[in-house]
Amino acid sequence: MSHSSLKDDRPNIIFLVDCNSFFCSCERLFRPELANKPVGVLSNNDGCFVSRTKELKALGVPMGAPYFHYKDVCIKNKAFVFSSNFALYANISDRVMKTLAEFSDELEVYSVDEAFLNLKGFLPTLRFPTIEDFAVHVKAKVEQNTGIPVSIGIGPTKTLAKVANQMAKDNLALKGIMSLMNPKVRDTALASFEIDDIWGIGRALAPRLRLLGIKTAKDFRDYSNEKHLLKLFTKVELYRKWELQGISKFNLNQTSKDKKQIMCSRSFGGQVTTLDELKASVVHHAASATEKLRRQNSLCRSVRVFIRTNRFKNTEQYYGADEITLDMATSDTRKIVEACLKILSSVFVSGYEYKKSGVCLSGITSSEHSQLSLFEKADTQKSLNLMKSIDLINKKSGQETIKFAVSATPKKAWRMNQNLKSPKYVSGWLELPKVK
DNA sequence: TCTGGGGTCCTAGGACCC
DNA sequence: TCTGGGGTCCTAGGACCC
Repeated sequence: MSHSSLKDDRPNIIFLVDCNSFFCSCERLFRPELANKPVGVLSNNDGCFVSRTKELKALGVPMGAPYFHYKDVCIKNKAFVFSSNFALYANISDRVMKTLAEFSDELEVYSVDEAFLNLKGFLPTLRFPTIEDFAVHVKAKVEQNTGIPVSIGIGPTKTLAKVANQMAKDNLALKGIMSLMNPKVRDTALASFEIDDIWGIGRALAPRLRLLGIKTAKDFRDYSNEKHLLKLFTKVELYRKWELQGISKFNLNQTSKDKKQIMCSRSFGGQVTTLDELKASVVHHAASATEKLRRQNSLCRSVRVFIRTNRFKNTEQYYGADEITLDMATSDTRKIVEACLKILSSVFVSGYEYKKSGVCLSGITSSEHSQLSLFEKADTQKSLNLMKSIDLINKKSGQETIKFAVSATPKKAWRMNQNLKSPKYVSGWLELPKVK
């Protein structure tokens, strides 16, 4: 539509489509025998559970729980536990989103496993007499195209769609679809919806709302003293309340914006005590962060590095971090690496057992209008071409085909553990599934 | 033995300016 | 007793999300 468009006054009909136990569902795609079995996917380093099927939840494994606490339970109950395979999940996610895009021009990919769609203007037909019928169709289509089961919440605002989605997941009788478009249905639903479960109300805000006597979503929606709310909270919480009333305050973000901050960090797989090993890990992170920076055609001016000991260990802790502001915004890995190594040397203290390192780029601007400095030259065409070539080779031939010498240490204690990884079904030529 | 890795937005308060 | 009054910009920290 051209920008001379008339204002579209049709009321929003927001779908929140959420993939059920997404990472686990991805693993199940290639292992059909895992259907109806407890499945879990672990965070990097096989640390904690980040995705659980309902069968695994039923065994009492909480979200975010450390794997080693529940290893015995998993073994005893023959649960299938996987290291995370993010390349696979990203690929499947793309397919889900592409399918969803068929149903509306207004789509926001909210996260790897969630999307908002605006179905404003939906008209009942013989085939789809109600919006719920249409949702059934969307759900079936996604499952047919991708094999991923989804739940759909429907509401006049994003916040209400979120509430509906939660209900759809919690109540099996709803078969994965819940609409809060009807005000009467909404009243009943919100009255039994805990304040803590509202999107945007977290651990800290919920108790403070409870102090005001606000226990349910309905209490919040109907709380009349907005001035008081504003005094105690921010405008975001006020908007949240309006959204529960059915007034849209959060629009769908359809264009993915450039990141304002790019962070790469990892916990180490083994024991790391030496500066050399830390250097290797930090250079590695610097290279990946800068590659992401180039991918969005940006430059950065601020570089931050941190290293830390294991915060769960009952030993003396150390956290070292510092930031350098460059004279000149850059996307040249060599300059970023140089800055990182400078910071690392200044914050490194020997005698500690380190558990994690990270690099964070900020002060990010588009490479089109970079500020010139009197003191340092901008990235030359030559350096830009070099970086482009490296990115291309690494893309074609696999990550880290070309890397910086310092990150190629013989000892690799800093590399993470992934002992339970599924094959690269869709992202690596060598591990494509075999048809029997 | 073993506890993830990203992001965003908002506000308060300090520095600094005229 | 009582010490101008705005502004802007930046940062740290806190809150949230997946």
